[in-house]
Amino acid sequence: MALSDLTLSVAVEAPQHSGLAGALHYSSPQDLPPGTLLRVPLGKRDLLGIVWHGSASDGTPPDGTQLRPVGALLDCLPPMAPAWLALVDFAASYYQRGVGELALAVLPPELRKLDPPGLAKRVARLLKKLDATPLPPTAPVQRPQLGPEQQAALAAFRTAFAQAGATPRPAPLLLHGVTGSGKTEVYLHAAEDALAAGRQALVLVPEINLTPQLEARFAARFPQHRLVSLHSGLTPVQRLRHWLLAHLGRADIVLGTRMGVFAPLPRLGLIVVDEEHDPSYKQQEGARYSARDLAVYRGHLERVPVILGSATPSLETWQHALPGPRQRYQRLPLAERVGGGALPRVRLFDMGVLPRTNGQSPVLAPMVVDSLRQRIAAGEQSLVFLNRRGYAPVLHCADCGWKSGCPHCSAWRVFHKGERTLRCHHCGFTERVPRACPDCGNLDIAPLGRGTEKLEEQLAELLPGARIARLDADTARGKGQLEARLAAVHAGDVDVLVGTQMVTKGHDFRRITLVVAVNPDSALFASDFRAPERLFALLMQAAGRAGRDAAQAGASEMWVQTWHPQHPLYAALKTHDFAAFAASQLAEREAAGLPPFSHLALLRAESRDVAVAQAWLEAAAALAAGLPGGDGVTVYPPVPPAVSKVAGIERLQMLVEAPSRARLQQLLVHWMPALHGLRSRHKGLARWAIDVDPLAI
DNA sequence: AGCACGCCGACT
DNA sequence: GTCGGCGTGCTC
Repeated sequence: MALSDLTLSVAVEAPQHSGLAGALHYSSPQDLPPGTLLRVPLGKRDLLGIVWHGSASDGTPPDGTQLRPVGALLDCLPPMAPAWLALVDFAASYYQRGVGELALAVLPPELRKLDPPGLAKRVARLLKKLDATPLPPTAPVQRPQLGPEQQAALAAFRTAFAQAGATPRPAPLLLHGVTGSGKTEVYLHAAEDALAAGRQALVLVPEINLTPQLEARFAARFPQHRLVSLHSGLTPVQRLRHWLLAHLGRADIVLGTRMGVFAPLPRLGLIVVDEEHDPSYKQQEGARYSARDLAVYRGHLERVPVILGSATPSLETWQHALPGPRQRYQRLPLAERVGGGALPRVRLFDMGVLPRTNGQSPVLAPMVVDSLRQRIAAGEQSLVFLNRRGYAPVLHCADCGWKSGCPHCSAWRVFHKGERTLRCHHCGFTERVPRACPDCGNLDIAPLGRGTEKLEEQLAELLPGARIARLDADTARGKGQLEARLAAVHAGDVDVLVGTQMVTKGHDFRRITLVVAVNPDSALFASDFRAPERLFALLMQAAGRAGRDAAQAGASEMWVQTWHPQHPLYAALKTHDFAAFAASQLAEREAAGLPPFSHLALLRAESRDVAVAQAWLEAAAALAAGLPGGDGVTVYPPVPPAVSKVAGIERLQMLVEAPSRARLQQLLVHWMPALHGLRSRHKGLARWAIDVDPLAI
């Protein structure tokens, strides 16, 4: 290294357990601004890197050894903005992952493969194509009149938008609106303001399924602005293209799933997180970040308004929006449905009153079947919802007690009647369904319980002549299948739509007047403390599918079949009273010291041998006890998750509970490096990982 | 994670 | 005698 050369820290994709946690150090003849994209050597490989803290190096460069020089610069692109670097830096430290690992994971994979000439060619071609296809001339766009609540919400956004960039920074806005109350219209108006001010709008949605319809709505409203989407359903080349358009400031609207929160946006002016409560916002592998929480952080960083929208906000968000000295979010209620539509009447059916035949209760209560018949006769549509796909969750031999367990997992293999298979939903292991019991040869093996496939079959028997369609992960698998089925519903070619929670999300079914929840009880008594919150959200969302057309709304209803009709969750559901439900849940959480009144992390360990995972977690717990921040933090004993073995690997997890985020972070910052060192002394440990703010425990 | 180097079995 | 099994170890 020449004397005049500078030391740069560069984020590269170096896996965490390699011990190369922070940014790496390289020499460079010239100073390069942070965010510069370049190629750097690592071992024998040539990798994409990002100049991190510039010449003021963070971390400790290895001493004694000569630093290797940086490689070629990808200088046809502007460097990543300081705010983007700060967001990634924060996320990496908060979720305990290496900056390089996270930074490179949130860039389009295609970018990692390109050398400077290759990238320059792509960019030039993209810009040429862009100039060759100008946006259509501005046409007058119809904008619906906003209702009074929507206007109030928009006014609050405008105040926040006007304050953006100033101090104090605008508080995040919680748009609390029932389904059909016109949240999207508020997003559109807010985006219109941002775009008119020359800014970019970032809109996040929970699932890819929901992007096409929202994309269509934004595209129709803003024909004079370029819109791109960012989600994992894109081809690698599309994803690179969309990312480049965002980064180059050539796209004005970016619509994405959770990965979208990391979209580089030089003129960011607004962030919308639609259905902010949705668990899909939490990444479940690698860096387990919450895109919702990072969106709030990004809004704070870039001094830009954030709108969180939901009919059933997460309790974390809700608590921040409660009036009082600790209120951090502004709550904007939308209680009225657009066009005066009413929420469906919720009716509970006590399944306990039904007689059983052969020990089994009927699928649907006679009263519910009557309701379905009436709706069909009236030419209206119904939605029957059961959160379990397949024909039956397990096959059972009544003679010897055999059950269709998965040989690789601690789970049952699900009977899929249509494809004649037993399939494990955890590891994918699939076999043809046996003709006879594999243990005793008994020919009479029977399905136990039911999934959507069986429900569809039983509905066909109960409702002869009815046009029934099923929508779940199995029927939506083929390309275009989901779209085709939804189109059939919209066209009125379906009388009864059967499905898993997939049918409850977002789809604007105008002609559905009856929703039936077949058996939602199991979540009431699940060990996961968030199960009631999720169930309430799911049922509210399902209820919201009905009565969107004001003409029929008055008569729309939702049946909930339950063995626990007196449960308080259902009482709150009957009155559509989210506030009451949230208050009771928050009281329970506070009494139990659970989030949002405490902060959690989950340390997971995986091994072929449970004893190895157990020993490692116990050693980890012992280590935590002696660390700064360790006092006042509770480390619970290791326990297996609901499905303890997957694909032959045993899993254990250990809950860490801290009174505050700061205390948790203080422990983690010391604990993580120690855990890396601990690994070598435990042979046979397959994997370990920390999940900060876990959703399910 | 890649991709080395490194020390023991069946092949042109 | 080599080609190659994947066991440990390193990468600014």
